[in-house]
Amino acid sequence: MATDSTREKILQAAGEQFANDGFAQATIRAICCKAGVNLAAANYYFGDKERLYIEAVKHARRLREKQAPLPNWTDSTPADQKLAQFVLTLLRRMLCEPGDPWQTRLIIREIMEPTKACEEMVQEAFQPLFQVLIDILRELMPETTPLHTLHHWALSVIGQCFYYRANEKILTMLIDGEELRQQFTVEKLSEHITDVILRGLGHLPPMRRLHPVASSRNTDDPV
Amino acid sequence: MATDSTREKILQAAGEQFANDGFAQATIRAICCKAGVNLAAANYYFGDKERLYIEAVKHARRLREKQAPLPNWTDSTPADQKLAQFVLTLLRRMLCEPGDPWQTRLIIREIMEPTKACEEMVQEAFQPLFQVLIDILRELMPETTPLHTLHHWALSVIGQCFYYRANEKILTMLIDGEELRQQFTVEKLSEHITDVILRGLGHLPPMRRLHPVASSRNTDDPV
DNA sequence: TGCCAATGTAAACAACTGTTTGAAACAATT
DNA sequence: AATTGTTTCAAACAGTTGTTTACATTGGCA
Repeated sequence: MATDSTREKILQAAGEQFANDGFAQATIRAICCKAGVNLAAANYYFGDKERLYIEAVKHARRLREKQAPLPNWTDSTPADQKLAQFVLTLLRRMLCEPGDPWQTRLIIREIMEPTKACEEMVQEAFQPLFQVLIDILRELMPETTPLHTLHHWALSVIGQCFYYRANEKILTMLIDGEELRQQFTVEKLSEHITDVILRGLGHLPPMRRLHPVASSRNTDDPV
Repeated sequence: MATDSTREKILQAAGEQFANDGFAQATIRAICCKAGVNLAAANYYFGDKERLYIEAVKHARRLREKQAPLPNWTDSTPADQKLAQFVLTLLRRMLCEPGDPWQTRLIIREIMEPTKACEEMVQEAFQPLFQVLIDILRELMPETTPLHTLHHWALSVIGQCFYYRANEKILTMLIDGEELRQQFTVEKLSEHITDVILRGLGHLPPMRRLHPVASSRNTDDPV
Protein backbone atom coordinates (compact mmCIF):
# COMPACT_ATOMS: atom_id res chain seq x y z
CA MET A 1 0.00 0.00 0.00
CA ALA A 2 0.99 3.58 -0.40
CA THR A 3 0.00 4.12 3.24
CA ASP A 4 2.77 1.81 4.43
CA SER A 5 5.29 4.39 3.44
CA THR A 6 4.24 7.07 5.91
CA ARG A 7 3.35 4.50 8.57
CA GLU A 8 6.83 3.03 8.29
CA LYS A 9 8.42 6.44 8.30
CA ILE A 10 6.61 7.33 11.52
CA LEU A 11 7.55 4.00 13.12
CA GLN A 12 11.20 4.50 12.31
CA ALA A 13 11.29 8.09 13.49
CA ALA A 14 9.32 7.24 16.62
CA GLY A 15 11.76 4.45 17.46
CA GLU A 16 14.74 6.76 17.26
CA GLN A 17 13.03 9.55 19.12
CA PHE A 18 11.64 7.38 21.91
CA ALA A 19 15.02 5.66 22.26
CA ASN A 20 16.83 8.96 22.63
CA ASP A 21 14.39 10.96 24.71
CA GLY A 22 12.12 8.44 26.43
CA PHE A 23 8.37 8.23 26.21
CA ALA A 24 7.54 11.45 28.02
CA GLN A 25 10.15 13.72 26.54
CA ALA A 26 9.79 12.55 22.98
CA THR A 27 7.11 14.70 21.37
CA ILE A 28 4.81 13.73 18.56
CA ARG A 29 5.80 16.96 16.89
CA ALA A 30 9.46 15.96 16.87
CA ILE A 31 8.64 12.48 15.63
CA CYS A 32 6.49 13.67 12.77
CA CYS A 33 9.02 16.35 11.91
CA LYS A 34 11.83 13.79 11.75
CA ALA A 35 9.61 11.49 9.69
CA GLY A 36 8.73 14.35 7.37
CA VAL A 37 4.99 13.89 7.80
CA ASN A 38 2.20 16.01 9.15
CA LEU A 39 1.64 16.33 12.88
CA ALA A 40 -1.76 14.64 12.73
CA ALA A 41 -0.44 11.61 10.85
CA ALA A 42 0.80 9.88 13.99
CA ASN A 43 -2.58 10.02 15.64
CA TYR A 44 -4.25 9.08 12.37
CA TYR A 45 -2.26 5.85 12.03
CA PHE A 46 -1.72 4.84 15.63
CA GLY A 47 -4.58 6.37 17.57
CA ASP A 48 -2.56 7.91 20.36
CA LYS A 49 0.99 8.32 21.62
CA GLU A 50 0.94 5.25 23.84
CA ARG A 51 -0.05 2.87 21.07
CA LEU A 52 2.58 4.41 18.81
CA TYR A 53 5.15 3.75 21.51
CA ILE A 54 4.09 0.14 21.92
CA GLU A 55 4.30 -0.46 18.18
CA ALA A 56 7.72 1.16 18.04
CA VAL A 57 9.02 -1.15 20.76
CA LYS A 58 7.63 -4.22 19.02
CA HIS A 59 9.17 -3.05 15.78
CA ALA A 60 12.57 -2.58 17.39
CA ARG A 61 12.53 -5.98 19.04
CA ARG A 62 11.60 -7.82 15.84
CA LEU A 63 14.35 -6.04 13.96
CA ARG A 64 16.86 -6.99 16.63
CA GLU A 65 15.92 -10.65 16.53
CA LYS A 66 16.08 -10.76 12.78
CA GLN A 67 19.41 -8.97 12.58
CA ALA A 68 21.12 -11.06 15.29
CA PRO A 69 19.44 -14.49 15.32
CA LEU A 70 20.52 -17.49 17.35
CA PRO A 71 22.34 -20.14 15.28
CA ASN A 72 20.62 -23.43 14.51
CA TRP A 73 22.09 -26.11 16.73
CA THR A 74 22.04 -29.85 16.15
CA ASP A 75 21.82 -32.48 18.87
CA SER A 76 25.54 -33.00 18.60
CA THR A 77 26.53 -29.38 19.12
CA PRO A 78 28.65 -29.24 22.29
CA ALA A 79 27.07 -27.30 25.11
CA ASP A 80 30.06 -25.06 25.68
CA GLN A 81 29.96 -24.03 22.05
CA LYS A 82 26.26 -23.28 22.35
CA LEU A 83 26.98 -21.13 25.39
CA ALA A 84 29.66 -19.20 23.54
CA GLN A 85 27.34 -18.54 20.63
CA PHE A 86 24.48 -17.63 22.92
CA VAL A 87 26.63 -15.03 24.67
CA LEU A 88 27.88 -13.70 21.35
CA THR A 89 24.33 -13.35 20.05
CA LEU A 90 23.13 -11.66 23.21
CA LEU A 91 26.00 -9.19 23.04
CA ARG A 92 25.36 -8.54 19.36
CA ARG A 93 21.77 -7.67 20.17
CA MET A 94 22.80 -5.52 23.09
CA LEU A 95 25.47 -3.62 21.23
CA CYS A 96 23.40 -3.43 18.05
CA GLU A 97 25.82 -5.07 15.64
CA PRO A 98 24.58 -5.04 13.02
CA GLY A 99 21.78 -2.51 13.30
CA ASP A 100 20.92 1.01 14.37
CA PRO A 101 21.92 1.77 17.95
CA TRP A 102 18.48 3.15 18.78
CA GLN A 103 16.88 -0.26 18.62
CA THR A 104 18.49 -1.71 21.71
CA ARG A 105 18.42 1.61 23.46
CA LEU A 106 14.65 1.58 23.17
CA ILE A 107 14.41 -2.00 24.39
CA ILE A 108 16.67 -1.35 27.36
CA ARG A 109 14.59 1.66 28.25
CA GLU A 110 11.57 -0.58 28.30
CA ILE A 111 13.39 -3.12 30.48
CA MET A 112 14.37 -0.50 33.00
CA GLU A 113 11.02 1.22 33.09
CA PRO A 114 8.43 -1.29 31.97
CA THR A 115 5.20 -0.06 30.44
CA LYS A 116 2.45 -1.94 28.65
CA ALA A 117 4.90 -2.79 25.87
CA CYS A 118 7.01 -4.82 28.28
CA GLU A 119 4.71 -7.74 28.87
CA GLU A 120 4.55 -8.63 25.20
CA MET A 121 8.32 -8.33 24.96
CA VAL A 122 9.01 -10.66 27.86
CA GLN A 123 6.58 -13.32 26.72
CA GLU A 124 7.50 -13.22 23.04
CA ALA A 125 11.25 -12.83 23.38
CA PHE A 126 12.82 -12.92 26.82
CA GLN A 127 10.99 -15.91 28.24
CA PRO A 128 11.97 -18.26 25.36
CA LEU A 129 15.51 -16.91 25.28
CA PHE A 130 15.84 -17.45 29.01
CA GLN A 131 14.68 -21.03 28.58
CA VAL A 132 17.27 -21.69 25.88
CA LEU A 133 19.98 -20.49 28.23
CA ILE A 134 18.68 -22.63 31.09
CA ASP A 135 18.76 -25.69 28.83
CA ILE A 136 22.34 -25.01 27.80
CA LEU A 137 23.41 -24.59 31.42
CA ARG A 138 21.62 -27.80 32.37
CA GLU A 139 23.91 -29.66 29.99
CA LEU A 140 26.94 -28.06 31.58
CA MET A 141 26.00 -28.80 35.19
CA PRO A 142 25.29 -31.93 37.21
CA GLU A 143 21.85 -33.42 36.67
CA THR A 144 21.00 -32.85 40.32
CA THR A 145 21.51 -29.10 40.10
CA PRO A 146 18.43 -27.38 41.56
CA LEU A 147 16.49 -24.98 39.37
CA HIS A 148 17.33 -21.89 41.36
CA THR A 149 21.04 -22.56 40.86
CA LEU A 150 20.48 -22.75 37.13
CA HIS A 151 18.66 -19.44 37.44
CA HIS A 152 21.54 -17.87 39.33
CA TRP A 153 24.02 -18.87 36.65
CA ALA A 154 21.71 -17.81 33.86
CA LEU A 155 21.40 -14.36 35.38
CA SER A 156 25.16 -14.22 35.75
CA VAL A 157 25.39 -14.67 31.99
CA ILE A 158 22.70 -12.17 31.13
CA GLY A 159 23.84 -9.68 33.75
CA GLN A 160 27.32 -9.47 32.32
CA CYS A 161 26.03 -9.03 28.77
CA PHE A 162 23.48 -6.47 29.81
CA TYR A 163 25.92 -4.33 31.69
CA TYR A 164 28.08 -3.26 28.80
CA ARG A 165 25.17 -1.66 27.02
CA ALA A 166 23.20 -0.37 29.96
CA ASN A 167 26.10 1.48 31.51
CA GLU A 168 27.66 2.53 28.25
CA LYS A 169 28.17 6.13 29.24
CA ILE A 170 29.50 5.31 32.69
CA LEU A 171 32.09 3.01 31.13
CA THR A 172 33.46 5.78 28.99
CA MET A 173 34.05 7.74 32.19
CA LEU A 174 35.78 4.85 33.97
CA ILE A 175 37.90 3.36 31.22
CA ASP A 176 40.21 4.90 28.67
CA GLY A 177 38.61 5.39 25.27
CA GLU A 178 41.37 3.64 23.36
CA GLU A 179 41.17 0.59 25.63
CA LEU A 180 37.40 0.52 25.19
CA ARG A 181 37.73 0.50 21.42
CA GLN A 182 40.34 -2.24 21.38
CA GLN A 183 39.47 -4.52 24.27
CA PHE A 184 35.71 -4.13 24.57
CA THR A 185 34.63 -5.37 21.19
CA VAL A 186 31.72 -7.77 20.91
CA GLU A 187 34.09 -10.65 20.23
CA LYS A 188 36.47 -10.00 23.11
CA LEU A 189 33.67 -9.38 25.57
CA SER A 190 31.79 -12.52 24.62
CA GLU A 191 34.97 -14.54 24.91
CA HIS A 192 35.60 -13.17 28.37
CA ILE A 193 32.06 -13.74 29.60
CA THR A 194 32.02 -17.30 28.25
CA ASP A 195 35.34 -17.93 29.97
CA VAL A 196 34.09 -16.67 33.31
CA ILE A 197 31.11 -18.99 33.19
CA LEU A 198 32.86 -22.07 31.81
CA ARG A 199 35.74 -21.71 34.25
CA GLY A 200 33.32 -21.28 37.09
CA LEU A 201 31.54 -24.44 36.06
CA GLY A 202 34.81 -26.35 35.74
CA HIS A 203 34.75 -26.79 31.98
CA LEU A 204 37.94 -24.88 31.43
CA PRO A 205 41.19 -24.82 33.42
CA PRO A 206 41.25 -21.89 35.89
CA MET A 207 43.11 -18.74 34.95
CA ARG A 208 45.97 -19.43 37.36
CA ARG A 209 47.20 -22.54 39.05
CA LEU A 210 45.15 -23.11 42.16
CA HIS A 211 46.28 -20.61 44.75
CA PRO A 212 48.58 -21.76 47.58
CA VAL A 213 45.20 -21.47 49.25
CA ALA A 214 45.02 -18.29 51.17
CA SER A 215 41.33 -18.97 50.92
CA SER A 216 39.45 -17.98 54.02
CA ARG A 217 36.05 -19.08 52.79
CA ASN A 218 34.59 -22.44 53.55
CA THR A 219 34.66 -24.59 50.47
CA ASP A 220 32.02 -27.16 51.20
CA ASP A 221 29.07 -28.03 49.01
CA PRO A 222 28.85 -25.28 46.42
CA VAL A 223 25.14 -25.74 45.85
CA MET B 1 17.45 26.80 61.02
CA ALA B 2 13.72 26.50 60.72
CA THR B 3 14.17 26.61 56.94
CA ASP B 4 15.94 23.28 56.90
CA SER B 5 12.71 21.57 57.63
CA THR B 6 10.95 22.47 54.39
CA ARG B 7 14.15 22.12 52.41
CA GLU B 8 14.58 18.61 53.71
CA LYS B 9 10.94 17.80 53.10
CA ILE B 10 11.26 18.90 49.49
CA LEU B 11 14.49 16.95 49.02
CA GLN B 12 12.92 13.78 50.35
CA ALA B 13 9.73 14.15 48.32
CA ALA B 14 11.70 15.07 45.21
CA GLY B 15 13.87 11.98 45.56
CA GLU B 16 10.89 9.68 45.73
CA GLN B 17 9.07 11.41 42.92
CA PHE B 18 12.05 11.59 40.57
CA ALA B 19 12.87 7.96 41.30
CA ASN B 20 9.35 6.84 40.47
CA ASP B 21 8.51 9.06 37.53
CA GLY B 22 11.81 10.25 36.13
CA PHE B 23 12.96 13.81 35.67
CA ALA B 24 10.50 14.82 32.97
CA GLN B 25 7.37 13.19 34.29
CA ALA B 26 7.86 14.17 37.90
CA THR B 27 6.22 17.56 38.37
CA ILE B 28 7.16 20.22 40.85
CA ARG B 29 3.51 20.38 41.78
CA ALA B 30 3.46 16.70 42.76
CA ILE B 31 6.72 17.05 44.67
CA CYS B 32 5.57 20.05 46.65
CA CYS B 33 2.21 18.43 47.26
CA LYS B 34 3.86 15.27 48.62
CA ALA B 35 6.17 17.40 50.74
CA GLY B 36 3.22 19.42 52.03
CA VAL B 37 4.73 22.75 51.05
CA ASN B 38 3.76 25.50 48.70
CA LEU B 39 4.39 25.19 44.97
CA ALA B 40 6.83 28.07 44.92
CA ALA B 41 8.95 26.64 47.72
CA ALA B 42 10.88 24.33 45.43
CA ASN B 43 11.99 27.17 43.20
CA TYR B 44 12.65 29.33 46.21
CA TYR B 45 15.10 26.86 47.75
CA PHE B 46 16.65 25.25 44.68
CA GLY B 47 16.33 27.81 41.90
CA ASP B 48 14.95 25.54 39.24
CA LYS B 49 13.89 21.97 38.61
CA GLU B 50 17.25 20.82 37.30
CA ARG B 51 19.18 21.96 40.33
CA LEU B 52 16.58 20.33 42.56
CA TYR B 53 17.09 17.09 40.67
CA ILE B 54 20.86 17.26 41.01
CA GLU B 55 20.60 17.85 44.72
CA ALA B 56 18.15 14.97 45.08
CA VAL B 57 20.56 12.60 43.33
CA LYS B 58 23.46 13.74 45.50
CA HIS B 59 21.30 13.30 48.58
CA ALA B 60 20.33 9.78 47.57
CA ARG B 61 23.90 8.73 46.86
CA ARG B 62 25.22 10.04 50.17
CA LEU B 63 22.45 8.23 52.02
CA ARG B 64 23.29 5.02 50.20
CA GLU B 65 26.97 5.20 51.04
CA LYS B 66 26.28 5.95 54.69
CA GLN B 67 23.71 3.19 55.05
CA ALA B 68 25.81 0.51 53.33
CA PRO B 69 29.49 1.39 53.84
CA LEU B 70 32.46 -0.71 52.85
CA PRO B 71 34.12 -2.45 55.81
CA ASN B 72 37.53 -1.29 57.03
CA TRP B 73 40.14 -3.77 55.88
CA THR B 74 43.58 -4.30 57.34
CA ASP B 75 46.68 -5.31 55.41
CA SER B 76 46.16 -8.89 56.51
CA THR B 77 42.58 -9.22 55.28
CA PRO B 78 42.57 -11.99 52.65
CA ALA B 79 41.67 -10.79 49.16
CA ASP B 80 38.90 -13.31 48.66
CA GLN B 81 37.23 -12.12 51.83
CA LYS B 82 37.52 -8.54 50.65
CA LEU B 83 35.90 -9.54 47.37
CA ALA B 84 33.04 -11.25 49.17
CA GLN B 85 32.41 -8.19 51.32
CA PHE B 86 32.72 -5.86 48.36
CA VAL B 87 30.06 -7.81 46.48
CA LEU B 88 27.83 -7.92 49.53
CA THR B 89 28.12 -4.16 50.00
CA LEU B 90 27.45 -3.45 46.34
CA LEU B 91 24.35 -5.64 46.44
CA ARG B 92 23.18 -4.02 49.65
CA ARG B 93 23.42 -0.63 48.01
CA MET B 94 21.70 -1.89 44.88
CA LEU B 95 18.85 -3.58 46.67
CA CYS B 96 18.56 -0.78 49.24
CA GLU B 97 19.03 -2.82 52.37
CA PRO B 98 18.77 -1.03 54.60
CA GLY B 99 17.10 2.07 53.16
CA ASP B 100 14.21 3.32 51.11
CA PRO B 101 13.94 1.67 47.70
CA TRP B 102 13.69 5.02 45.92
CA GLN B 103 17.29 5.88 46.63
CA THR B 104 18.87 3.31 44.38
CA ARG B 105 16.10 3.61 41.85
CA LEU B 106 17.02 7.26 41.42
CA ILE B 107 20.72 6.46 41.13
CA ILE B 108 20.13 3.71 38.58
CA ARG B 109 17.99 6.09 36.57
CA GLU B 110 20.90 8.48 36.51
CA ILE B 111 23.26 5.71 35.43
CA MET B 112 21.01 4.70 32.56
CA GLU B 113 20.27 8.21 31.41
CA PRO B 114 23.08 10.41 32.61
CA THR B 115 22.44 14.11 33.16
CA LYS B 116 24.57 16.76 34.80
CA ALA B 117 24.18 14.92 38.11
CA CYS B 118 26.05 11.94 36.74
CA GLU B 119 29.51 13.39 36.47
CA GLU B 120 29.65 14.26 40.14
CA MET B 121 28.37 10.79 41.00
CA VAL B 122 30.98 8.97 38.96
CA GLN B 123 33.88 11.04 40.25
CA GLU B 124 32.82 11.07 43.88
CA ALA B 125 31.59 7.50 44.18
CA PHE B 126 31.96 5.15 41.22
CA GLN B 127 35.53 5.95 40.27
CA PRO B 128 36.94 5.27 43.78
CA LEU B 129 34.76 2.19 44.20
CA PHE B 130 35.91 0.85 40.86
CA GLN B 131 39.52 1.35 41.93
CA VAL B 132 38.95 -0.58 45.16
CA LEU B 133 37.61 -3.49 43.16
CA ILE B 134 40.52 -3.39 40.73
CA ASP B 135 42.96 -3.51 43.63
CA ILE B 136 41.21 -6.52 45.15
CA LEU B 137 41.27 -8.35 41.82
CA ARG B 138 44.94 -7.54 41.36
CA GLU B 139 45.65 -9.47 44.52
CA LEU B 140 43.70 -12.42 43.20
CA MET B 141 45.32 -12.57 39.78
CA PRO B 142 48.87 -13.00 38.50
CA GLU B 143 51.05 -9.91 38.74
CA THR B 144 51.45 -9.89 34.97
CA THR B 145 47.71 -9.58 34.32
CA PRO B 146 47.14 -6.68 31.91
CA LEU B 147 44.94 -3.82 33.00
CA HIS B 148 42.17 -4.51 30.52
CA THR B 149 41.77 -8.04 31.88
CA LEU B 150 41.35 -6.62 35.37
CA HIS B 151 38.75 -4.29 33.90
CA HIS B 152 36.92 -7.19 32.27
CA TRP B 153 36.70 -9.08 35.54
CA ALA B 154 35.73 -5.99 37.48
CA LEU B 155 32.85 -5.37 35.13
CA SER B 156 31.84 -9.01 35.48
CA VAL B 157 31.47 -8.39 39.20
CA ILE B 158 29.61 -5.11 38.88
CA GLY B 159 27.47 -6.35 36.00
CA GLN B 160 26.12 -9.26 37.97
CA CYS B 161 25.33 -7.07 40.97
CA PHE B 162 23.75 -4.39 38.85
CA TYR B 163 21.48 -6.75 37.01
CA TYR B 164 19.36 -7.85 39.93
CA ARG B 165 18.23 -4.34 40.66
CA ALA B 166 18.07 -2.93 37.16
CA ASN B 167 15.88 -5.71 35.80
CA GLU B 168 13.87 -6.14 38.95
CA LYS B 169 10.53 -6.16 37.21
CA ILE B 170 11.65 -8.44 34.41
CA LEU B 171 12.88 -10.96 36.97
CA THR B 172 9.47 -11.18 38.59
CA MET B 173 8.09 -12.14 35.19
CA LEU B 174 10.75 -14.80 34.54
CA ILE B 175 11.10 -16.42 37.93
CA ASP B 176 8.53 -17.66 40.42
CA GLY B 177 7.80 -15.22 43.21
CA GLU B 178 8.40 -17.73 45.99
CA GLU B 179 11.78 -18.71 44.54
CA LEU B 180 12.72 -15.04 44.25
CA ARG B 181 11.91 -14.42 47.89
CA GLN B 182 13.84 -17.46 49.12
CA GLN B 183 16.80 -17.78 46.75
CA PHE B 184 17.43 -14.23 45.64
CA THR B 185 18.21 -12.61 48.95
CA VAL B 186 21.16 -10.27 49.22
CA GLU B 187 23.15 -12.93 51.07
CA LYS B 188 22.53 -15.77 48.61
CA LEU B 189 23.12 -13.58 45.58
CA SER B 190 26.37 -12.20 46.92
CA GLU B 191 27.56 -15.70 47.75
CA HIS B 192 26.77 -16.88 44.24
CA ILE B 193 28.45 -13.94 42.53
CA THR B 194 31.56 -14.25 44.68
CA ASP B 195 31.67 -17.97 43.86
CA VAL B 196 31.45 -17.37 40.12
CA ILE B 197 34.37 -14.97 40.23
CA LEU B 198 36.59 -16.90 42.64
CA ARG B 199 35.99 -20.18 40.81
CA GLY B 200 36.73 -18.50 37.52
CA LEU B 201 39.98 -17.17 38.94
CA GLY B 202 40.91 -20.58 40.36
CA HIS B 203 40.61 -19.66 44.02
CA LEU B 204 37.90 -22.20 44.71
CA PRO B 205 37.41 -25.73 43.46
CA PRO B 206 35.11 -25.84 40.39
CA MET B 207 31.46 -26.73 40.88
CA ARG B 208 31.90 -30.15 39.30
CA ARG B 209 34.90 -32.36 38.72
CA LEU B 210 36.62 -31.24 35.55
CA HIS B 211 34.49 -32.46 32.69
CA PRO B 212 35.59 -35.57 30.66
CA VAL B 213 36.43 -32.68 28.37
CA ALA B 214 33.77 -32.36 25.80
CA SER B 215 35.26 -28.90 25.49
CA SER B 216 35.36 -27.75 21.92
CA ARG B 217 36.98 -24.44 22.63
CA ASN B 218 40.68 -23.87 22.43
CA THR B 219 42.09 -23.60 25.89
CA ASP B 220 45.34 -21.79 25.31
CA ASP B 221 46.51 -18.66 27.03
CA PRO B 222 43.46 -17.24 28.79
CA VAL B 223 44.71 -13.69 28.63
C1' DT C 1 -15.96 11.91 -16.03
C1' DG C 2 -17.81 11.88 -11.40
C1' DC C 3 -18.00 9.81 -7.03
C1' DC C 4 -16.21 8.22 -2.67
C1' DA C 5 -13.34 6.58 0.64
C1' DA C 6 -8.69 7.12 2.20
C1' DT C 7 -5.05 10.15 3.21
C1' DG C 8 -2.79 14.58 4.03
C1' DT C 9 -2.83 19.32 5.98
C1' DA C 10 -3.09 23.66 8.86
C1' DA C 11 -5.14 25.61 12.61
C1' DA C 12 -7.14 25.52 16.95
C1' DC C 13 -8.19 23.49 21.58
C1' DA C 14 -7.74 22.21 26.24
C1' DA C 15 -4.83 20.67 29.66
C1' DC C 16 -0.60 20.78 31.95
C1' DT C 17 4.10 22.44 32.90
C1' DG C 18 8.01 25.30 35.10
C1' DT C 19 8.51 29.65 36.63
C1' DT C 20 7.49 34.36 38.33
C1' DT C 21 5.17 37.81 40.97
C1' DG C 22 3.65 40.64 44.66
C1' DA C 23 1.69 40.61 48.81
C1' DA C 24 1.12 38.45 53.38
C1' DA C 25 3.04 36.21 57.56
C1' DC C 26 6.72 35.47 60.42
C1' DA C 27 11.10 36.06 63.22
C1' DA C 28 14.72 38.54 64.97
C1' DT C 29 16.98 42.85 65.92
C1' DT C 30 17.09 47.51 66.92
C1' DA D 1 7.00 49.32 68.38
C1' DA D 2 9.26 49.72 64.23
C1' DT D 3 12.25 47.71 60.95
C1' DT D 4 14.57 44.37 58.49
C1' DG D 5 15.32 40.07 56.15
C1' DT D 6 13.42 35.66 55.41
C1' DT D 7 9.87 32.48 54.36
C1' DT D 8 5.12 31.20 52.75
C1' DC D 9 1.33 31.69 49.85
C1' DA D 10 -2.25 32.13 46.04
C1' DA D 11 -2.56 33.66 41.63
C1' DA D 12 -1.11 34.41 37.17
C1' DC D 13 2.05 33.87 33.08
C1' DA D 14 4.12 31.98 29.07
C1' DG D 15 5.26 28.01 26.74
C1' DT D 16 4.60 23.22 25.33
C1' DT D 17 2.04 19.12 24.89
C1' DG D 18 -1.34 15.49 22.94
C1' DT D 19 -5.32 15.56 20.54
C1' DT D 20 -9.13 17.09 17.59
C1' DT D 21 -11.34 19.40 13.91
C1' DA D 22 -12.66 21.00 9.54
C1' DC D 23 -11.08 21.29 5.21
C1' DA D 24 -8.05 20.05 1.03
C1' DT D 25 -6.03 16.48 -1.88
C1' DT D 26 -5.49 12.20 -3.81
C1' DG D 27 -6.37 7.92 -6.30
C1' DG D 28 -8.93 4.10 -7.71
C1' DC D 29 -13.42 2.52 -9.64
C1' DA D 30 -18.11 2.63 -11.76
